[in-house]
Amino acid sequence: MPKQVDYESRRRHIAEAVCDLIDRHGPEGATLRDVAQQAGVSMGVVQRCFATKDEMLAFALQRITERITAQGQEEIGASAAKESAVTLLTATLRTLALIEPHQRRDARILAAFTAHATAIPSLAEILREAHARTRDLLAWLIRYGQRTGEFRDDLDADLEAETLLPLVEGLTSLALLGHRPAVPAHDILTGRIDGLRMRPSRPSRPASSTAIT
Amino acid sequence: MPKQVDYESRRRHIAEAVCDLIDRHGPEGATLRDVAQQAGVSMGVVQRCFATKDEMLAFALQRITERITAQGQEEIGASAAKESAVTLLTATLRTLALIEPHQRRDARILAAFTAHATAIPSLAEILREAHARTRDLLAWLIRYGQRTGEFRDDLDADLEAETLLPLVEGLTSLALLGHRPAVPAHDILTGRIDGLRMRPSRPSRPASSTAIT
DNA sequence: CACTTTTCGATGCGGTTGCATCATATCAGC
DNA sequence: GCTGATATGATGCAACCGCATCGAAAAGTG
Repeated sequence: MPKQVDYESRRRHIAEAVCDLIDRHGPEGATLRDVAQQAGVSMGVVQRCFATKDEMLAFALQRITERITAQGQEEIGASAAKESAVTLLTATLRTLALIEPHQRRDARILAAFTAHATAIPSLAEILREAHARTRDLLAWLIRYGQRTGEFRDDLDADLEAETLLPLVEGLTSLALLGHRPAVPAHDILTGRIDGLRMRPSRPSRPASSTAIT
Repeated sequence: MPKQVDYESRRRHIAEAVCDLIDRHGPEGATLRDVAQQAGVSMGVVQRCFATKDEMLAFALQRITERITAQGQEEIGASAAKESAVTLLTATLRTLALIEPHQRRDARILAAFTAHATAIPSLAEILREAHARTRDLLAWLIRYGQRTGEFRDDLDADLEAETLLPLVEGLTSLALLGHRPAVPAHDILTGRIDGLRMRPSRPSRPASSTAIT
């Protein structure tokens, strides 16, 4: 028997190189040659791990979407019982919106894949699943807040989650483009969350924002 | 003096071909050769009209963003005095969200440009301007509704507009990917608009949606 | 140690890309 | 009707693309 190789870990390693290149050189940066070089392997290895380039891209996309959803889940699992639903939802939305500087990489990669997915159905399917997961996560959080009495129980959690999803998605792409919002993204999110709360104090300006970071 | 050519109209004609190709064959479809063929001209003409490919793309993007903002403005200008602010805002948001089948073209083109813009600053600037225009338009509509007494006057119009912008942006990209929402996009928009109204009836389910279309 | 099976990395191939070049066609002014 | 500036479109070019091929290297087994 010949050399034994852990293909799965190698695929992950290559996928990481794919993401690096898309991040640094845009959607077109992920050529087979450059990916191989970035991963520190030969082109032949890349071709052995993935039958085609599209398969490679699909694998990388699957990984990054799972990682992002996992980050959202982490936010909850780590502190579900201790924190309030409001704090939890705020933190989760901030994480998912990919607006922090250290999340620019993920944001750029997702934008590239989104555009590509308009032409490659398999990529679109992966993104649809990711969005459905995110929406279900948000709906769960809202229902959780309704159980704890923090959120109004006359709300349709599905409708609210389905509203937060595109909001988060839009915040990502706007932040990525360097959009200069008239109001900080954090205030946008807290403003929306305030609308869900049991006793809406409805400040015309959220006063809490000045105390953050 | 030699032949006289209306360069501006020719640039517009070529830009239209660029959009057609991006729409039909994805972000990579806009090669110089294919653009020339689609426009029914030779490659030399395209090269004379635009010094570089990026300049061609920038021109096309400028055109399409201006067209979309104009569509939003039209919605208002045509019926500003007659319609209520609620109706006006609803129609404008639907137009801007690019969720109708006949708007898939614009949505696809914008998605492609958004991804490209992460690597090409000049494109990002054009998109930033477009988003700023859209936000200002929404803010104006909200203030208009406040003047007519339809919207709560304790709202921060800028905050609300800055919230609607990413919402609309996210709806576009979700619709483009074929996301199957648990709740129709129209209900999401009307749900948000209801939150702006003076007398929030707050139905857990918007009853109005069944009567539409 | 020799053998077999898998991996490796380099090279080749057809095709395409954006851009440069250049002979030819086309028209306004004399 | 000539002239010369401009527009045109075909062709060339170097680089790059994804993918296929193949000899050489490697490693577990008899």
